Amino acid sequence: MQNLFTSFKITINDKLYVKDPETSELGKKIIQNSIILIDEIGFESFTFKKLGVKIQSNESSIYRYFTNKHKLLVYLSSWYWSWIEYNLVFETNNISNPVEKLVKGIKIVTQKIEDDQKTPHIDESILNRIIISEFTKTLLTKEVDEENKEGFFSVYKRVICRIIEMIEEANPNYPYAKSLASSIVEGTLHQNYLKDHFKNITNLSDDNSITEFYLDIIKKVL
Amino acid sequence: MQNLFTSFKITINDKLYVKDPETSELGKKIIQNSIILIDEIGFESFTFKKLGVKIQSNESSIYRYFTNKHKLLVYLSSWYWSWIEYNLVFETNNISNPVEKLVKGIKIVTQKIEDDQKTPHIDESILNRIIISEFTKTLLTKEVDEENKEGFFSVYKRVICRIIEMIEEANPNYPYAKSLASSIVEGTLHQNYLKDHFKNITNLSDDNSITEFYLDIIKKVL
DNA sequence: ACAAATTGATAGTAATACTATTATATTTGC
DNA sequence: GCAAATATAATAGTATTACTATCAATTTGT
Repeated sequence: MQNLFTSFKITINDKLYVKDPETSELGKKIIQNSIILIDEIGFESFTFKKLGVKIQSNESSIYRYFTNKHKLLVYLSSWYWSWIEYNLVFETNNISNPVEKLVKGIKIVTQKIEDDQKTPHIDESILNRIIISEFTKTLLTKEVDEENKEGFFSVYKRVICRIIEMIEEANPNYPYAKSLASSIVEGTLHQNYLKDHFKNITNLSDDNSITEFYLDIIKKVL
Repeated sequence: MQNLFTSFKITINDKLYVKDPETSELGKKIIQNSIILIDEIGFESFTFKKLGVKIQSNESSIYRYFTNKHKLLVYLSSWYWSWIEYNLVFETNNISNPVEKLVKGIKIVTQKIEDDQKTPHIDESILNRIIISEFTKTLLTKEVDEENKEGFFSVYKRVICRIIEMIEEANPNYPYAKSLASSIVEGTLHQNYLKDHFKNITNLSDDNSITEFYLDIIKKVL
């Protein structure tokens, strides 16, 4: 599973789009501004018509890239998890000690996200905000099973599988490696949401404490 | 905070409805069948018009009980968490040993839900399914902060606060009681969803293993 | 029995989530 | 440099959703 990088290229399931947005200026504008607009008004209020106004383009042109806003969001999510996966692999690759490697891995998936200058049209810190508020909704639909079969969530699952491998290498006897890994990835999103909207049911406030919470669990549980 | 029971009465924030559905036959039919219909077709496809057809009543009559489907879902969620809270308090009330009490509490919020015969018009096992698939969506909106101020989520928060108290009594020195409690409650919903749709990123399959997963964490972390 | 409250039926509105068609740019291939 | 291909824009149209308003019919409380 160690065959990423050399060239940093994010690849996304081509069933998610009609025309690849990376191949044109309008496509990139759609991606860049959909992130901003979803962050501003929320996914429920977001429409292709409003996006068209924002990018001074036409609703019908956006439909040539994405069949609906759900697939756009799954596209953006895949992009996000692909970027996380890249960081995860890149930063843990040279670590031989399993525990050390796991600690680094947990840090990558739980730490605060800053904009990556290498990706000019995507602001990862805004994208992270919409992932926190909107990603779970892409899974919680009546169409999950079909979409899962089509590979819509494979990047997300791959990120979790890499954490699972790290847990298993750190402690092969722990019986809940899968659930622990998926709990950490999903739980990070949830705790981030709580710290902004439900402060009295989380202890986490500053940027590092989510990482510390999970490192403490890992240390004691494994 | 120990002022529940004697009479098992579920109370729900009156800002969630226009007319209290518990006060009429039509109201109870709305509650009973909305649970069934949301479970069948999912919250996104659910409309008051379709519910009207199902209960052989009129769309406009349903609007006299709830202003929109979001509030109906928040109402159903409050009902669910209120029922969980009742069980939590009832089952842990006579336990004096803090660790034992916490273990019982964790069992209540993580165990499989069966229909409670005491509530004739509500099937808790179906309600639990829609909570697993739909509850998180009630929180993840642009209106959270206002709705939170109005008390829409107070029962949910109260359940978590009771778990927090139990954790604190079991180990007053653990620094993440709040995050641990909210992680367990939300994580239970998430792991339940994974076991039905993403089997390879969870270890949990049978009915008790979610409880075991969390009891193992509690035992080692505290 | 009769007024009040509840429910049902119908109609109507604005917005959403598209599809289809045609026109107008823009790019590219030779 | 120009025709052909492709991409984008503009417009119109449809079915559905999420309501609101009105009025008639039915149920209920005293």
